[in-house]
Amino acid sequence: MTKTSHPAEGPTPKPDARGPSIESRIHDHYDSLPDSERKLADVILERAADLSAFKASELSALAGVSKAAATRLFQRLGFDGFDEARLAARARRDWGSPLYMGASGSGAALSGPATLLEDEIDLLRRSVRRLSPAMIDDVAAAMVGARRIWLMGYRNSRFLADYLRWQLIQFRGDVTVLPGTGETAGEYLADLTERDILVVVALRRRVHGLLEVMEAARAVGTPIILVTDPTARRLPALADWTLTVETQGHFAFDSCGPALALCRFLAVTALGKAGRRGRAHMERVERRHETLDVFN
Amino acid sequence: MTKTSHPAEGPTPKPDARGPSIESRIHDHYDSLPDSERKLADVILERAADLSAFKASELSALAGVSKAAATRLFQRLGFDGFDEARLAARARRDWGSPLYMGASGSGAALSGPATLLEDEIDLLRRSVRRLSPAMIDDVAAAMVGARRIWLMGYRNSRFLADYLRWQLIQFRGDVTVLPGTGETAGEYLADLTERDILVVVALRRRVHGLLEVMEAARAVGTPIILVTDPTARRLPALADWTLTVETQGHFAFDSCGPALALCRFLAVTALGKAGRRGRAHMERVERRHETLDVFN
DNA sequence: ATATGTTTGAAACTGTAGTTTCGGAACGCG
DNA sequence: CGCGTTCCGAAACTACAGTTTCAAACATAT
Repeated sequence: MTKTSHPAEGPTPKPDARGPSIESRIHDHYDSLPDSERKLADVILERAADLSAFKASELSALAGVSKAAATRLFQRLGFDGFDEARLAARARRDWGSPLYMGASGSGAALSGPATLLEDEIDLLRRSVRRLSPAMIDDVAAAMVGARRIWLMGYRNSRFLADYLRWQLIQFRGDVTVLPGTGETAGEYLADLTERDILVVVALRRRVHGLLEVMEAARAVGTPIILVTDPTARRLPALADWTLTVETQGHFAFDSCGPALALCRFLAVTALGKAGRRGRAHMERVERRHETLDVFN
Repeated sequence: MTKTSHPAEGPTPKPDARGPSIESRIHDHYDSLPDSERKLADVILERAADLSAFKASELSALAGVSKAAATRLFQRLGFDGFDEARLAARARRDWGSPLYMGASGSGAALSGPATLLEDEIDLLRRSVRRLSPAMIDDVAAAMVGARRIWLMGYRNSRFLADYLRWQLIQFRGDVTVLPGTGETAGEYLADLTERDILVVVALRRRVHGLLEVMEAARAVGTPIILVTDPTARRLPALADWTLTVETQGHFAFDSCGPALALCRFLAVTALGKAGRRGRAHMERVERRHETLDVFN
């Protein structure tokens, strides 16, 4: 056999590993970058997150600058040349395989997805299977049509209620999360009417008291939307619509990802239904923000 | 002088997209592959799942065969040449990164949740590509070791700070989100020390004032962890660690999903590092919950 | 044995990716 | 206005990636 001595086994073919990531290097130099190199940096940050899949000439073409600019940029960032940067990018991109599961006790690790990424994706997929577009449509319509929207959620679910409110107030008013800090839900109950709508977010580890509020709302005829997970038992009976998402993955903490995605989808759909009026509201907010110069 | 302003518009920059994936092509031909090409195929399947990050010569070196074999393989698989295969691999991986989201509202909402699902998954994938496991490890360790954890975030980012706090207090104390309602961050700055750690969540639509707080923290030597999106410009220079996630999908509202997943991942990793002490804390909390009978 | 057909890597070949050089353009400043 | 400085891209240059050629090595048949 010929096989002289093969190249396959370099002693340590993975040369580098450490050193700041490309992104942080860019950020470090960003202010002092000349125009053409900054254009390149923007392209890398925004469009070509995975440097290793590109050639330098592609990047410069995308940025509309010369190849020379690319060479200069990578040298300025502390690389020997483009190829070294490419290698570094590749070495760095692997939160893939070896992640052990959460520490909570033991098991879990047996059958589940190997990475947190897969776990999240899996939960999303399974959640979508539980949802029907038609129901989402109805719910969004109800939210657009309501005189006032009340949101409720404890613990974990509180963030989701806040998030949903944040999205909704982009294009309509009268959206309230209850209870505010230091208040109890009871204080609001008197305000509910049948032209309002109540959105209850109740993910795992539900708290006592939800039932009572929902019963009270039902008594005055306020439609109820319930966002919960498959472990809910008695709550759905009280709701007019129930949207169920998965939360339990194979890692230590539950995931709110699917619930968050659902909220986003509700908001997007509702925005569509809000039509001209909603967009007008949105533009008004936008304009005010600009004049106040709130952002950087 | 030729065109100074010509940039990104190639006539058809997106070459192809479809056609069987590289893997399935390999499997189709696998049995009929000659030795050297099979070695290459194995390398691709096992070690270089992401073809677009490699050069043909690297592959042949890894497989211990000649470059000629590589050329032959890719032609046999139905590609015009290696470069076409590389492009195909890349196109397949980020179908749809740079696309603009539908005009604020209507358009995109039509298609069912399946597309929003794809959007979320795509954002997750792209975000993961920006993160390095090593840095997450470091950050988690820093959070476990800190005397006290301060969290900060405005607007959208506020929910994330709250969520992260919620996860962290499962296994350790002294985790504070600032500013509380009605307070300004300034009131807390005096308490920062170099044994603390500051986590700043600053997704799109950042608010003025972050810079000042970060500068103040930096002045007293408090390490800073920054969670942000690719559009951040000046902030990363002030942070000790910067974790970047994608937020802009094809729909009207930004997605916090990837940021949330990152928070969960940080929490899971930190929990692992907290070891026995962290678990003890967790059990203590658990026991108290049981005795109080808070849940249903 | 000779004939026919594969498979293979070395080496020649070619194109193009990445670097370097260089002159010009743009800005700053006395 | 001159004189530096910095930034830029065209073009020359170099190196190497990917292709092609070719003859040796091996297989199988006749």
